[in-house]
Amino acid sequence: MKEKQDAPDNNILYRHCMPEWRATVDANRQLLVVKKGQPVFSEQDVVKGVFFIRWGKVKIHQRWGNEKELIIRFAKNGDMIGYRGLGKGKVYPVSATALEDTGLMYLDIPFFEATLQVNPRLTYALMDFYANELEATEKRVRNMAHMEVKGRIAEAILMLKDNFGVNDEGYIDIRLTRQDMASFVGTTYETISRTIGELEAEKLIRTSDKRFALLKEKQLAKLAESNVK
Amino acid sequence: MKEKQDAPDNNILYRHCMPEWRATVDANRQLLVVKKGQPVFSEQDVVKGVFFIRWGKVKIHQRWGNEKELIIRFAKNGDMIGYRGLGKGKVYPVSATALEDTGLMYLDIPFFEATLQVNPRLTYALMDFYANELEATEKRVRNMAHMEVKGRIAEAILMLKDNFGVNDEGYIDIRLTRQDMASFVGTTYETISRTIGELEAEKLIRTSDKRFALLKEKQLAKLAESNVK
DNA sequence: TCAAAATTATGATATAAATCATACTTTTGC
DNA sequence: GCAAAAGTATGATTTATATCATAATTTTGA
Repeated sequence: MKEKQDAPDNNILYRHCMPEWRATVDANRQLLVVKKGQPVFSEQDVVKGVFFIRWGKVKIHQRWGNEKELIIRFAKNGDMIGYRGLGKGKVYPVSATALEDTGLMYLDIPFFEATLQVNPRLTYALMDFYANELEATEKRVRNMAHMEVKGRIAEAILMLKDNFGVNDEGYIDIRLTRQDMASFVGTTYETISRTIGELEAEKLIRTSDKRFALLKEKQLAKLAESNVK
Repeated sequence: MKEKQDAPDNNILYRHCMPEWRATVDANRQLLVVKKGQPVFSEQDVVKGVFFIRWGKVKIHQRWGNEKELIIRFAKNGDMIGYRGLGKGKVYPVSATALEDTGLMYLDIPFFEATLQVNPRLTYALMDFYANELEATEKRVRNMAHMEVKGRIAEAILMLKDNFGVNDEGYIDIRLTRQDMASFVGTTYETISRTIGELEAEKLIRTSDKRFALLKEKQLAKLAESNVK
């Protein structure tokens, strides 16, 4: 039921899979569940396979020294994680941690790369995916360089909405601590706390239970556009 | 002669091209020269083709408002610029400007995508290229978030060295104004001026004629690693 | 279920870097 | 070759945000 809603097998691999190959994938995949707060993989782990999220949510992040962390991106059902091109790097440069209980499917690298070999359409789709991710990440660099924290927070909230959608009460469908928000925006949790407070006082957003709801999306978007250093 | 040194046709396309297709590429390509300071293409231009640099150097950059600029990356002979996945976006999200007189070859999008269709190995190589670029750009986001300006400058200089190499006198083979350096690092030209001055006073680098030379590469690398906000 | 741990809000203070300002130097284009 | 434009160095001032500190609230797990 849950799985039905989440369309657990609607990922880039199955979407570009020839029907006759699908059974082979099914025979080679492993399913697993990772509990909230537990790692899917960690920085410096040897890369042995690739994961597709079936349900749940994961953060992809990187530590710096002991305290500083940066969240690279969030991933949800349908997303692929842990693949970064040919075997070049043998260890993950990032960690993946479940934000809630998460179901995944796993394919080992040899099988996945064999699949790429026999399926140019999949390779093409992956190329397009990475090209688009690259563009989004370049935009993030630009935002980091030229936007103030408040604008970056506004942008982050809008991005979360696009990415995760909203539930019946209007709340964006992901729960995030202030610290996770800070690690995503590139600031401290104190600054997040204060600035979220401001945005609430200005009636642009509402928050509850670690969730955000947009009250004035247009104004928030305007803030994100005009908030230049 | 110049062209010989620069290996103008050593790009990802030719490297993954079947011999029998190469002549077709040659027949479809256009060669052009862009003068220093002139645009190869500009933000919002309609995307009609893709460029490969044969010799010279180009910056890929993005304006913000009127004054702020961010340099996304630098490109040199062999690099492909202007392609960002399938036709999705019909306009360039970035500009490309020649940093010195630059020779390019141009292929129109229909021909280039036809080439991708008949050549899965090229698609595969492109996918790998974007995946690696993505990883490098994610590192830049992290640096922006967690490193101070001085460390980011150190990192930028080391990156330039890897990318462009050094000449006989030990200078990195690219000339950059303080403003371009600032736009790349994500700071102001005044801060670049001051900080470069510091690095010189500390005898970590030398500069001349808009070029940098490394004096103590290890110390500079250590600075880049430890310089956390 | 309750104590410990994690998270959040909010104030006070410190600081890196932006901004403003000026003089000097180098490059460009006619 | 020279005047105008672009680029550079350096000082003074301001400001956004990090850091430090404390108390209140929520979550977790034994």
